[in-house]
Amino acid sequence: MDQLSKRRGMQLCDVAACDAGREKSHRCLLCSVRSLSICDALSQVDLVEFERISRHVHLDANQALFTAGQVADAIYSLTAGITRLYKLLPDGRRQILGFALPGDFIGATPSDHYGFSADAINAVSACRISRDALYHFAKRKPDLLLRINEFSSRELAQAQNQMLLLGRRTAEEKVAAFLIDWRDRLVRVDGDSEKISLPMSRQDIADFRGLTIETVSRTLTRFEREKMLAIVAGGVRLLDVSRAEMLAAA
Amino acid sequence: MDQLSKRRGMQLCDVAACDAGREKSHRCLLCSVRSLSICDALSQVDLVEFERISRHVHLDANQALFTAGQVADAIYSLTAGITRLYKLLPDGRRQILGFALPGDFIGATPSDHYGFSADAINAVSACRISRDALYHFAKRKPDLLLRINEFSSRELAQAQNQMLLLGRRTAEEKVAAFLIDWRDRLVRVDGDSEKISLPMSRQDIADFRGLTIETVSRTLTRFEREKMLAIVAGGVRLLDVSRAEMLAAA
DNA sequence: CGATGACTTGAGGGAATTCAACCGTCGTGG
DNA sequence: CCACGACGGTTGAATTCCCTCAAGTCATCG
Repeated sequence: MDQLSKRRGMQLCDVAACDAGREKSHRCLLCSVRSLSICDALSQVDLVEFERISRHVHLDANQALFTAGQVADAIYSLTAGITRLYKLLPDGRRQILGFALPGDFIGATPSDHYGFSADAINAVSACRISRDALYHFAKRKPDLLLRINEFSSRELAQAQNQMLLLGRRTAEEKVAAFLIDWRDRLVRVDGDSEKISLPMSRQDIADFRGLTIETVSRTLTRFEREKMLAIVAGGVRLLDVSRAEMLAAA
Repeated sequence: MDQLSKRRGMQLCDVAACDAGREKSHRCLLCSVRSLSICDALSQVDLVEFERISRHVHLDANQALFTAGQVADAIYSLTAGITRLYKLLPDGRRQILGFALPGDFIGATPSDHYGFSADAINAVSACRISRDALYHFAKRKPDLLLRINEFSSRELAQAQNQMLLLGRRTAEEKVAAFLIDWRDRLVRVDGDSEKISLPMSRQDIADFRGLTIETVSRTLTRFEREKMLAIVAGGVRLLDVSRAEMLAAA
């Protein structure tokens, strides 16, 4: 089980990646994250069509999926890896909006330009589909539209929690809530595990929580001194889960 | 013109409110905010149906439309007035997520409970429709679903800007950005005007921007001392628009 | 006219930032 | 093989921006 989750940690749920070469395959039919993605709303027939109009893309760590301000020509459904979504101010200040996991659907925008940037934290795979193609594909498929709605409202609810956190919570609460939220999300792809793996940098965590890297570091070491957690290679191990959850819920 | 906008300020674009009494009327057909609302995606026939399954409701200032945690049985399309959307922490800290205007569509949630509270800042009118009814009504209407998607992604984009602001901007920028954003939104219902009317309290502004009431007050008076604006009854008058826009964009 | 509520102003304090130094790991090239 | 720099992370000291606490103003209203 430990071995399994470790392998998954490297190559998050990506059957599809195996047939990146043979494009004529049943990429979508075999997709291991379909049940998590918008494609769960598609019939077998529609899946074949979807496979035709989408393309499987792969990115190495730190490559950009798209950048804020670019013409938003495509939308992505992630199949593997972790993606960082963020906005920048002209002077370089950065706010990370969230981390996207396999199954997530990103790139929808009300305008015709992306409102934020997205880049790979580790090796990432995704299905890329042009906005026009998706529009024509979806416009007579209420089930798919409902599924997309469901994803939007989930994302919006997450954004609302993030606003509450950024506007009204202390550094301690921000870091604790990050760990708990991240653990809960990882369960979906990583399986439940004692250790919370943190593939993103401290700077990423800081920019996600509206803090500085120093504050994140200090807060984590304080948590460690207080025996709430242990800092281990590539992540943390929660020792006092209920205390962490208390702080996160506060 | 001043008189007109003043009247509008009290009773924002609400033809429908006039026939609150006679429910058998053409409330939806005559609705003055239809072009701004999700109902713009409906045909004449569908509008009649929509009128049948929705109910026109009215709230006085400070009455609640719904409260976080309640069972989310209905969804609202606003027709008049201004609504405050917010979340609370157990200890009373409040974060205002946004202010909803006529045309806005609120109450969608991924779970079956509301994730935030909504209450009226001034006299508010809205069309209330049960989630079930809306679901059955919409599930075979791709045009409506696309319209709802459009609204969701617009709201999400707004939320993302708000995250950037809450996480990474200074008090001065937060207040300036609030004034500029609010002015831009008011144009839709209030028409363009020199004065930016601020129907919400200072506390509301503070809780929206992640600040304290004192900081908002101090920042506004500093802006006034610096001749960027004049504080007038019920709002502010921008004197140096470009400076305000600079700060807001920063 | 006293009371209440919304807002402003001032003084002082504190949480998080800024600035700076330091540590350990890793990859590279002399 | 190890010196080297680069990089990510941690730690300390000083600063600052915003918050807290407190008092004061002004308009509204019973």
